[in-house]
Amino acid sequence: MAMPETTTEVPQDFEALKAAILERKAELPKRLRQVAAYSLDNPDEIAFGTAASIATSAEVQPSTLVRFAQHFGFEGFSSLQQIFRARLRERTPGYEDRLKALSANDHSKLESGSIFNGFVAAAHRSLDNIASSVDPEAFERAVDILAKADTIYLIAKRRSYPISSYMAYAFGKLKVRYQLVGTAAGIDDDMLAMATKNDAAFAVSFSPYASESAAQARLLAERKVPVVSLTDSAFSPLAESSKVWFELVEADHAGFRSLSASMAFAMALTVAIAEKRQRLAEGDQAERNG
Amino acid sequence: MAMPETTTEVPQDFEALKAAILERKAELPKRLRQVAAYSLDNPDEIAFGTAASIATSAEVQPSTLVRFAQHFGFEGFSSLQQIFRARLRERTPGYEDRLKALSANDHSKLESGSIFNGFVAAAHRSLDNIASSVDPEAFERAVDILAKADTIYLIAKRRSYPISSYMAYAFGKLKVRYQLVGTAAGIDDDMLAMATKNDAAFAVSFSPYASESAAQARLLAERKVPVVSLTDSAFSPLAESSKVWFELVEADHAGFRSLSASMAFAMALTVAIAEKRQRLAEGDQAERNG
DNA sequence: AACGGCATAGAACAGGCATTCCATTTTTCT
DNA sequence: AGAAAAATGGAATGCCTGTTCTATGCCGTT
Repeated sequence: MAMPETTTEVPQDFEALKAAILERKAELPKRLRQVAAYSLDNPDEIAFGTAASIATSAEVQPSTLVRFAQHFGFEGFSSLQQIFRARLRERTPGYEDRLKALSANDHSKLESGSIFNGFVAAAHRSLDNIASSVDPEAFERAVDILAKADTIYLIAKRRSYPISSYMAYAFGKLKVRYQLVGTAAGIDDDMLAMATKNDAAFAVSFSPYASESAAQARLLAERKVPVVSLTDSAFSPLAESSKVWFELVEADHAGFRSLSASMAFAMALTVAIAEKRQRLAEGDQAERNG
Repeated sequence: MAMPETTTEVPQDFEALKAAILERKAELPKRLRQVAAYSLDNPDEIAFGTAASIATSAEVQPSTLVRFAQHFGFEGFSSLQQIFRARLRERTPGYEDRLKALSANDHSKLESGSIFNGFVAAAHRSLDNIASSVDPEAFERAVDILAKADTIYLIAKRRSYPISSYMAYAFGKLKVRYQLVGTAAGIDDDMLAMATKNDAAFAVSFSPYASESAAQARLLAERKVPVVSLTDSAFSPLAESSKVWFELVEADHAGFRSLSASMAFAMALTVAIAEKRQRLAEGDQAERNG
């Protein structure tokens, strides 16, 4: 007999399938592993797509999908797809059900759970807060200033530094020229000395304010470099040096503030700038051609 | 022309379709009303079934389904089906709408406003997602491992770097000994060479994975240094080197992901670790005194 | 009671689907 | 280094799909 007496059971639900895939992923050949990764990362695509469309999206041949399904004991791709569909069927979507799901994972029963819940809740509150406190016109102006800048100087220290370092990463990907200010103390001022009024700066500082950041912002403002800033109080020393500034108070949990809302804000600003830049560039090009 | 000048708009989402069906239900002919009732009672069937299977189930002819779809302005049954599928695709229908409803500040009027709204909504979704996908027991174990560590090594590159830099800031304030790995390339490995099994590491890596991070995590795992990791796929190379790992998929807006949920997670972990350390330290002290 | 118009059923059709098969490449073992 | 085995890509295939079309049934109107 070629067949082993007891074959591994064919997974009957998504969880079992996921477990099976993770267990066997190491021993899978290249393309099948590719499908394995895709299927766990894009389960919805598998549920709704056709074999052809999924194959294209996962950069595989349709036949590979069939083989993949058969490797896990299914008759063909279609029967594997049923698992992915059932997953969506069972999950009752909607707001109320999501809350139930949240309490099903009741973190608060365990010691650290309430901390986790607390920070998630605080982040939600922070997001609600910026949605209503950020003035859309101010946002538009900020985007405008920064999109027109030659080089964007990112000023942030300590608690704000993760925000600017993320923006730096994103700007790099988006091909927007920037300078990250806030690393080695000595170099910073030399860097800023090169800024002209064709550049712009984005400064972030939360209480307790790093005096350096405020000083650097003031320095730039004096030299007519437009400054946009993000801070947590109207009394922030940054405000007076800034053409546009945003007040963003992160909700706290037990006195600790995360940066969830600031991150969302930073990302929105970054992408909005990049998008506007592209539009400006296209306009220039059209002008030159016309 | 027989066509009326302004036809009723074709419903673009499930809510609109539902409203349209309910509104016109009374004036529909018998079989079409039958389909209307069936479609609202068994939306999942419509989403996944074929025209033939649905027709059988609803005791109608397939052609009736097509006519039904056309009555509501769709080109055919297939395009109507898309609405039912989209309903299941969007995990959280509602945040966008909630934000629109919150339109004391109507961001969507201005160009960049929709970008802003989009990122806030995506952040909300991400937070819902971690709340239900992070296993509280795993979280507890992670806290345990990291709280007992002598020094916590923070491994993160590129897009993940802001997370670890924030944790570094917080650990500094909380007097938790740490080493931030991921700055100058040469030094990193020397740093890691000093790690012992009394230490622990927290690694963060999102797709596309920085191969360095995975290699460093593996190195540590081989030397019995316990590793906790945060990643966005079960296929992350980090997973296999880790004692505990978390899968956290940030929702995206227009293809860009922010770090809002990761930040909330990181902060929760950081504070939970610090808190547990304090308790452990108090226990030690009590032991010595008693 | 007979007509006219619309809704319906069911067959026919073309296109797209999942699947299979085989030639080729890649990997593994000798 | 060579041979055997496994994995892969890509075209061929037959089935099943959504849609269209036409004959029939139904109902309200005159």
